[in-house]
Amino acid sequence: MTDGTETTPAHRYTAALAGQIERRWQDYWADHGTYHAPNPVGPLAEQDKQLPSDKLFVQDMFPYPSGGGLHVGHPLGYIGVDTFARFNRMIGRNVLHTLGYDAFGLPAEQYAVQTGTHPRTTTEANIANMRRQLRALGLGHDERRSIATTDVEYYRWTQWIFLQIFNSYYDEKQDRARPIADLEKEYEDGTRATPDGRPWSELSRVERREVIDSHRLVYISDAPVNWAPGLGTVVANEEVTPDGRSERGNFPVFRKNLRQWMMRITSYADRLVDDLELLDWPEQIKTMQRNWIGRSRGANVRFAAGDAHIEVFTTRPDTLFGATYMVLAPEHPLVERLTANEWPEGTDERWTGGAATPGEAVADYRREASRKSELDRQENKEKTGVFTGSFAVNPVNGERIPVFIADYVLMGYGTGAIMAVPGQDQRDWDFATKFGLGIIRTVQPSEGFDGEAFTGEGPAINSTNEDLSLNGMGVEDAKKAIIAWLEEHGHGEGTVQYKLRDWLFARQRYWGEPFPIVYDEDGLPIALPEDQLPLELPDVEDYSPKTFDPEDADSEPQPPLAKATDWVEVTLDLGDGPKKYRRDTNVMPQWAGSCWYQLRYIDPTNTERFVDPENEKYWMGPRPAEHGVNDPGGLDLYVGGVEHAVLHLLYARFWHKVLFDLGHVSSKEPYRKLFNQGYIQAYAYVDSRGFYVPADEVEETDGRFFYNGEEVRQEYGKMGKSLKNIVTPDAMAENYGADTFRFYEMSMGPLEISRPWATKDVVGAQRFLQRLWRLVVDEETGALRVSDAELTDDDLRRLHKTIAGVREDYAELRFNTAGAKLIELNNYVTKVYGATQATPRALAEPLVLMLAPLCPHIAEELWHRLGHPDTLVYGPFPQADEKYLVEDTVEYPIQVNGKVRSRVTVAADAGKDDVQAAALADEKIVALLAGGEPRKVIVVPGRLVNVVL
RNA sequence: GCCCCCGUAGCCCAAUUGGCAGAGGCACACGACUCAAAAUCGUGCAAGUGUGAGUUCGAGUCUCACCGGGGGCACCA
Repeated sequence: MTDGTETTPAHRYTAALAGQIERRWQDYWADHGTYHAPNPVGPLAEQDKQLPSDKLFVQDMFPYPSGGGLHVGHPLGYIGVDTFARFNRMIGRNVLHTLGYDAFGLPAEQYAVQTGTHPRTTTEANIANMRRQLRALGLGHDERRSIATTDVEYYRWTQWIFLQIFNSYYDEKQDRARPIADLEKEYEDGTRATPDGRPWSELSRVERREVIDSHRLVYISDAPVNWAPGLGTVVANEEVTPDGRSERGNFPVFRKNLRQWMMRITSYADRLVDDLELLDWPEQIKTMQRNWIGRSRGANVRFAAGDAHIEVFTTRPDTLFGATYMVLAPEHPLVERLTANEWPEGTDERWTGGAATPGEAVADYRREASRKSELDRQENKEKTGVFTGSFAVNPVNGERIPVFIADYVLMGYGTGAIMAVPGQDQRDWDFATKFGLGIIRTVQPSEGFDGEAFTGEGPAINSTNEDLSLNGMGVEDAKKAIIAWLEEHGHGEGTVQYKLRDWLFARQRYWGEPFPIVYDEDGLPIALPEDQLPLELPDVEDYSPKTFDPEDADSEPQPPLAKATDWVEVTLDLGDGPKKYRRDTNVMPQWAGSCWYQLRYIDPTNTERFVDPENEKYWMGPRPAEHGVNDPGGLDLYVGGVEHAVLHLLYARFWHKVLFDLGHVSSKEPYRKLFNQGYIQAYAYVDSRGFYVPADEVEETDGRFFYNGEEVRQEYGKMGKSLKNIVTPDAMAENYGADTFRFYEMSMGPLEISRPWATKDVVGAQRFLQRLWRLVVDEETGALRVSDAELTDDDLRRLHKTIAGVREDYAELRFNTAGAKLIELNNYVTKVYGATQATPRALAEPLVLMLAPLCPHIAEELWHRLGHPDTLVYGPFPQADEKYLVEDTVEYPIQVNGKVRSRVTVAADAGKDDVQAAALADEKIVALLAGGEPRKVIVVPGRLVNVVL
């Protein structure tokens, strides 16, 4: 460790010196507002400054300010974005980069509960600590724009947007959201019929409200939701893991009917899928969103069953002729009506479940199914079910087919009932073979197919009735033909199904945005007028929610706000005189604040609007000239982990689209380009008892690991307190300096790749910066050691090649290779000038400038010492001169049958023939040819020559 | 089970997108400095690209199969 002991030269770039330099420049930047980006209009506009039209809006995913502070994994993305932002600032762009805090939500509250203090106190202390840590990294944030979702002035606008959504409905014809007042007008003037056909004027006040409320984009529904007793709150579908537990806390989740706020995200399902095409996002995330929305096109088909009709959804209506039985989900509402009194004559024993009557069989099966958890149903894929004793009629051919109930059909998807086509569906095949049901192939399997159900493409077979034949048609044509036939005969229609469900938007917790809603004496929800926003959280005695035994499915949520009776019971004048109202006691989910924060970054101090339209247009509006005619707009680069693929990223797109529909923003999408950073992982070590030992005290010998002499086992994964392998940026700054840390972190590999942390490797970055420093500053005296010497031809070529490469690397987020090129140039300069009196200024300056995006403090310091009074944050970034990039001569490797055998050097502008002639004249090649003629000679200009014998 | 991504020196990573496998860093060895060590500086060492086939004049790069690692989906009709 270099710690400035007496043997170290006084002006060496040690950690201590780096620390002084870093603090000085951090102060300078803060004092000068160096990273303040001007807006076109409003409080953050700058009158005297020309606003560059060339802008860049970059953003990191909103961090949650945790009590534990940062470890070295957290700032990976921040440093990457900062480096990119700094490069763009240096080439003249107006760059908006800041970082706010997603400070509401369960973790903040749980932490506050643990420490026994008010969530706001804890949250604010955590934010202050995180700001300190981030400042020490030298991130170029416009701190005026840093917001926290818990700021009252911020959540005022979260509530305002909620009311915008509340006061909107989805117009299916125009395919966009519109103000609810437009809908009311349609009912009033009769353009739109009321649900029961009565004139609008005859409906009571409450009836009208109920009609209107049923159309709102956020509405109260009494439907099954995910109740987590251990958390004391309901959670959204997106927050439930595949094995039926809460993502937060890993508590069991139960389906329970409750009155809850829902957001009508399903109205946007098509646009959320289709507009993915417009986005420059990783394919992986797009796929995850597509899967989650789960759009499938198909048909609803009605089968007569006695005096009832069973409606099924199918994506394969073309296989209708192959339907040999039907299945209802056990919970399907028609099950009771369809359960026969006794088994029909000759019922197969396998179908009865051993029961004497269908009634018993059905009751037994339903009871068993209800007892199975989601996980059991998933794990046990053995098909089970019982016959209801009833038959349905296949509308295409009049065949009577038996109706079963089975738990492989889920009530939650489609209509909760299917037509079973074992010939083309493996699940149906499995069920049919177990229960001895018929199998009819309606698609000709491909040659040599020896599987069971055939789900591939092929011509239809066995599919004719009196006025329809699908035989010979491909799957797509057959689908179209059968849907037309079904629609013509009234048996069904083409339709689209989605897996996506409406977003459950309420939480029974304390630390979140209160709903700006009150209830009148009829229990109807009423929006607070805008001038009563913000509605602030009340102080309560006990802000922790009531939690229950995690397994207690029968418990009921008890929101903490309900206990604040003085706040809940309120008298307000909402236009018709003072009246008593009751406030909503739910709070919004954590995702609410992060649905729109990019918009507030743009205009953080605007008190009139959530964002000024002109500022939004400048920073986020579509720019077809740069991004193509279909550019949806949005910020220019959004960097974060992959874990928010279907939560934050879906919700934020949804809100943004609502705001777009209502004319509040000009961009269709919030995030034009998304980039998923990798993670920094770490080794952890476990001793023979299974306990973790401090990773930084483990020693490696011959590939084995020892702690206090005892052998320990190496594990690889996350950094975590309990794993005793945390490395903090604070420790890195103290031991090496923030610039060294930044450089090392960026040089570890491409930003999108996960890689293991290795503290011992950091010294490489430190040595590089020390060498560079030494080229400019005399380590003994601190004097500048640069000269005005002319650069040699070799110097110029190396320099300009580096400039060209580094520019490209920075622009493409390849910070690891940019760093390597800088080291390469630095090593060259060291070799040539390190031992001389001085380094040519014409080499030192561009080197310093090119380093600045990665290591801003040392670059500023050297730039300053080189005699420049102003910051280099605004450039200039060196420009490569083409004339130094072209070589006079080129050395061609000569391959013989693909193996390099010799080399020739020819003029760079030599023609193919000249190169070939030179290659064939080479003595080693002549020897290899031994007088014979080559079969072929391939000359790749500028690359190589290959002689084929 | 299905789909996607990744396997290059002991380790982290490059490779102009089909053209000489090596840019950079760590580790290691040797040398310089030092009474010595650390730090620093210099020099050097190292894999034929997970395995096997194929396409090609030429494959780390393209195709197929397999092995290993990571991720997503999973009775969604």
